[in-house]
Amino acid sequence: MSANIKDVARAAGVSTATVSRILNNVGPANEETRRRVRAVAEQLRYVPSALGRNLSTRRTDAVGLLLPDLYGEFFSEVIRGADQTAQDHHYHLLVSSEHSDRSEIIAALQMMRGRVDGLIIMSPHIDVQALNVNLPRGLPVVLLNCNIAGDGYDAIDIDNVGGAHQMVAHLLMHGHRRIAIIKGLENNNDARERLRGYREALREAGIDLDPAQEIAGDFSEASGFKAVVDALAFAPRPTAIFASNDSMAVGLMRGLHESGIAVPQEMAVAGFDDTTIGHYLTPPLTSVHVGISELGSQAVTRLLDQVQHKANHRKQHSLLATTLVLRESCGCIHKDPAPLAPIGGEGKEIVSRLSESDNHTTHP
Amino acid sequence: MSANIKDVARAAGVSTATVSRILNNVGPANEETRRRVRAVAEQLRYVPSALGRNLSTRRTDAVGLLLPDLYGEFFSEVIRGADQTAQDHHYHLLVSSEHSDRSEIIAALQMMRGRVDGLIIMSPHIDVQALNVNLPRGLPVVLLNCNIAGDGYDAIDIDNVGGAHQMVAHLLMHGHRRIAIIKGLENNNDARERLRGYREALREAGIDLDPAQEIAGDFSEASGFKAVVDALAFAPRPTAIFASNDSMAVGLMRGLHESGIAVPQEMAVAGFDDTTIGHYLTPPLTSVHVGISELGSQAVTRLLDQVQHKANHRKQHSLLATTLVLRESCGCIHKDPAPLAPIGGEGKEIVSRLSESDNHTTHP
DNA sequence: CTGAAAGCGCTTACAG
DNA sequence: CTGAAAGCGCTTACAG
Repeated sequence: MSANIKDVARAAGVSTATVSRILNNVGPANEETRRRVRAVAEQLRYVPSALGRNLSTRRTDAVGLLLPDLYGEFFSEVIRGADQTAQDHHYHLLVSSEHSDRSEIIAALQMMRGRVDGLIIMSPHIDVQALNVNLPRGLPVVLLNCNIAGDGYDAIDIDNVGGAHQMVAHLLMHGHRRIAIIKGLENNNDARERLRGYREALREAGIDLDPAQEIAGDFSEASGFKAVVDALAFAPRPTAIFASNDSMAVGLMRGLHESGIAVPQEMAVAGFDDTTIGHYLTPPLTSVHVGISELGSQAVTRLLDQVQHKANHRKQHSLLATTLVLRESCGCIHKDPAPLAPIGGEGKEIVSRLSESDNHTTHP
Repeated sequence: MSANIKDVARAAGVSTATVSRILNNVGPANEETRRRVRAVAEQLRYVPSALGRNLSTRRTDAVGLLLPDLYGEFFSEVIRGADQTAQDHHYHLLVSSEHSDRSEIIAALQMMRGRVDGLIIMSPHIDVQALNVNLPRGLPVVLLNCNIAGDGYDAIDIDNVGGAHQMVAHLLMHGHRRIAIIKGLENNNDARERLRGYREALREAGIDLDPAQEIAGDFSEASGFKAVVDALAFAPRPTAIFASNDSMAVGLMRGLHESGIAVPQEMAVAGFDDTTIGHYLTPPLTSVHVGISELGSQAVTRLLDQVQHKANHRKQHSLLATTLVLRESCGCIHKDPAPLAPIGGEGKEIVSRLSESDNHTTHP
């Protein structure tokens, strides 16, 4: 097999301590010895093994990323942002996914022991109790979109309430008064928060909430399609529909199309998530953009701060700001500019897709 | 910090060897001792650290995945397939990406030393030479879409030639005789192979190749858009255009739309990759489907075969079969069925999107 | 400037 | 059935 540090030491006529010091550029060393050791290492193609080093230093230079799933662009963007930032700090990324139930998550948590210096956890199925019990003591952790209260952990969440609020406020500002929402499932936290943002915005505008305008959905394209029936059932009809995710907006638009209702002329439509397909729909979909890679990136940054400044790291909950991406489906602009080009503004809620925000608000 | 094996041994009044044997269910053990050790371990919340175990066993139970990039669904699907299969075999996945040049790849290769039991490499920038020199001797490796000849390594590639051939043959069968292609860049291997498949199919049908029908492109949406000019320049016009990836097909369809040319009535369009957007275009895009998660999954399977049967593992190059997904843009069917539902067949090239193929052809 | 030695947390022949 | 001991490949005080 490959050479180890002893082989190098022997061949260079020095101790392994010296080899280690020289190759790690730590401590003093005679210039001649340095040269010799380097030459020998090169010649034997010696590369230090993480096995020994990790055990010896009790560090792995790796961070773990626990995801509930690996389907779709949401998770791939999280991974991308996390990997990017991890690499910038010379850390590796251990990815783990598909933990559908509690016991699988617990198993995953334990597998991480000795493999990573810190852990980013994204899971709707975990509770503080389970974390406290199963997490190796002292392992730095950042919770992503976990909807966990309490301040024992660092946490970053998507500003669902703010995003939905922003979108509905935008529709209100453009004259809409009857705005329906297609909800997600009751037990889905994102869904509940988006509904809350919708209600808040209406209330602030002095508009009475109408239960008939809150249409059931489950974040699936099919449920968006079916929502059309409900949306058109009541008179007077809503003039705008806010689908609380893009998938439902896709189904909704298909349904409206089949019902012969023109978007945005007869019905304004907006989504949430700003997934790639929104851009390719006809008409292109107005949506709430979430900087998902930013979520992964911030998580790693926060995690490494814990790892590196363990003592005086200050734990906090923060929210990832969302931005509005206006396209044709809401009828508030006239033309969708070229892909990814800025959209002209006429108010502070009008933003470009390019301006990836890295702000986050600290929760009290 | 957390308890280690010594703490458990001490508390249970046995040696660490006994603790190890009992917790790993290896070797004999007195039932009473077993119970006691288990109880103590549970009580101390002892979870063995991979640090010690890895060094001791010289295994990491992890496989590395080296990717050139992390943007888009292609890579996320590779990761998903790989992670799924790795997990099925109780292995972990170490992901590494963004290695744009040779030296970064080499650094990445070395970082893997001692961290993984095997490596899946997907990189257009690597050559056999660099691999031979920088890979730890004896480390199992699988090359993915690397376009590397020679049989020193296990390799899996996408059947670009076959996929393009299939698609063009389909268009021919439906009466098209003037079929244009939008090519990718000359230095892109996928692009070259798809062009080859296109030419083969035409030649087999006895149709003379016409350089004017081979339009320049670079796999970008913009280049597909610009290709419209060339496609319409010559008389008689082609009746079908095969964009050698989906992005270009998207630009192409936008361009045709702006030129007032109806798809598929006046021009049949087909793509390659079967990315998600194809489904949402108007009309939906006919394309060549590549089972990308399957690529990741097969790579892990092959890799673990090497890891586990080092001695008599047989290295081979194989191709991942592609399938045709027919939608409205090629004009050969009349209606796009519900998402992901099977499409009725009228020949062996007509396939459903559900029938994810796991066949692969062994290269001689 | 350099080396001998201990240690990181485990596993595994080898004795008994 | 169980334990003492060596060892995996490194790093790091501690002497000198």
